Amino acid sequence: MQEPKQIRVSNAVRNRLPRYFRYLRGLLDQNILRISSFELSRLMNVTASQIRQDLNCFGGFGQQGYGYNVKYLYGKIADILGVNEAYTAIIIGAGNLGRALSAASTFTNRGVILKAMFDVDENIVEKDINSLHVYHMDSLEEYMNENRVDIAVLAVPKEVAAKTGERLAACGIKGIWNFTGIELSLENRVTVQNVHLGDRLMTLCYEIKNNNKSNKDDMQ
Amino acid sequence: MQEPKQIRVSNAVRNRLPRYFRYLRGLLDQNILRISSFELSRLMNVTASQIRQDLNCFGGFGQQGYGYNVKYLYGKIADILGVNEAYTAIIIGAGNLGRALSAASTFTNRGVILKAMFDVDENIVEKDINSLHVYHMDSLEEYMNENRVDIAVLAVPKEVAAKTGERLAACGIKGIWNFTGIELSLENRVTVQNVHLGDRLMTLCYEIKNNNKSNKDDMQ
DNA sequence: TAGATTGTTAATCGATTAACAATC
DNA sequence: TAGATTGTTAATCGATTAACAATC
Repeated sequence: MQEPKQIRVSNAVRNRLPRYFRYLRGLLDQNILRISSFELSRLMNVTASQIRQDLNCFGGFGQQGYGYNVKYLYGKIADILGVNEAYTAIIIGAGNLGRALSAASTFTNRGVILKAMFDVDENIVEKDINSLHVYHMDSLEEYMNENRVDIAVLAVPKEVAAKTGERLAACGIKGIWNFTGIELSLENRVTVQNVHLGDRLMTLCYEIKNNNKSNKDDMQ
Repeated sequence: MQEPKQIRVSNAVRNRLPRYFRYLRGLLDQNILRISSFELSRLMNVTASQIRQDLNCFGGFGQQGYGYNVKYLYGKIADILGVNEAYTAIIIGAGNLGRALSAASTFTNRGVILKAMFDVDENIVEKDINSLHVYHMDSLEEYMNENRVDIAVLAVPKEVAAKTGERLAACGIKGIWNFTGIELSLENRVTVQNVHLGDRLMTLCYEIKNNNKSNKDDMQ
């Protein structure tokens, strides 16, 4: 079990890490404590070679003749993905999408601490949704000043996407998880992860049209 | 302007098509009727070479010395993506996520006709949400028998994901847009597009941790 | 015709897979 | 030790970029 070396990690590898994380947790849940790259490859429907190459971007986490210790590997990948950084998040926009994200175990299961929601609707401002307080958007800057907030989930209408992104950047947010469908231009200031749900629907339609009976993951 | 030839279209190309669609519609909205691969490449932040290669998978849609007619190209890409197929969809699970997807212009803007929602909650069954009727899950098979339904959006709790996927497959659904986070095994029967929202959050955390001030699209 | 820009081939780059020596 | 399986290098495959002849 050698230690870090971390050479250039490709986008492809980065995007596969969360999937490893998911599968390893699944194994832990089943009390499987040891797995070979071959067994994992069968499970995940990829090649064993790819698994070994991917993991070795970050260090030698396995042991020759044995395979991988699931708990150890899970811990390593969790670390790499920042699960232990205790990142904090707020949700901007308490509409259906914002609520869906707040309710799900989306954050908790990944070590991200959800702190608050923001909206402009007077009917919900200052109330609680899923035991999460809803603040008025006017108090965003004040809140950000007084609390450490790493991530903002942008679930607001298209029309205010750019403006809101700008405000968040000005407050020094580190990352924006952007569901607005608008491409923000905050480069070099903020890390942005765009989720274009509509694009995935179109890919699905394309596959149906071409009769591809496939099972495609987003990101792939 | 030559016509179809359609050689092997890579996954990468497929996944970029909806982005072209979005940008071309943007140009149309601005009444820009003509664009060169070079101009479009600047706009979309890709290479002109890639644009020409991508489009030429489906035919020669441009004209030497002129560039591309935006309206014509938009129409071609819409066709390729099945926008004119009048695909119909239902949403399974009328929780926050289901409602978010039903409310948004997600479907209408892409030529998909949203027909109904399904749920098990007696409080909303037989009511309307966003002028969409909510049926009880028990009547799924009956509804599918009497109506053409191409796509099902799976927005149900994890626990019933596999079972519901199975029922949909049995009814002959063509495509499933799967938000449950569970990987369905319906291969060779149904086209499945999995959306793992949590995975994208983790990628965002990874980027933050490594201080990559990047602007990443899902799918890329 | 001269200028512009495509369609397409060839060159490069990167990612995946195969193979195997190292080693537990 | 013999067997198993990793870590890692080399070979293959595919996707992106560059270049340019074709042509509007």
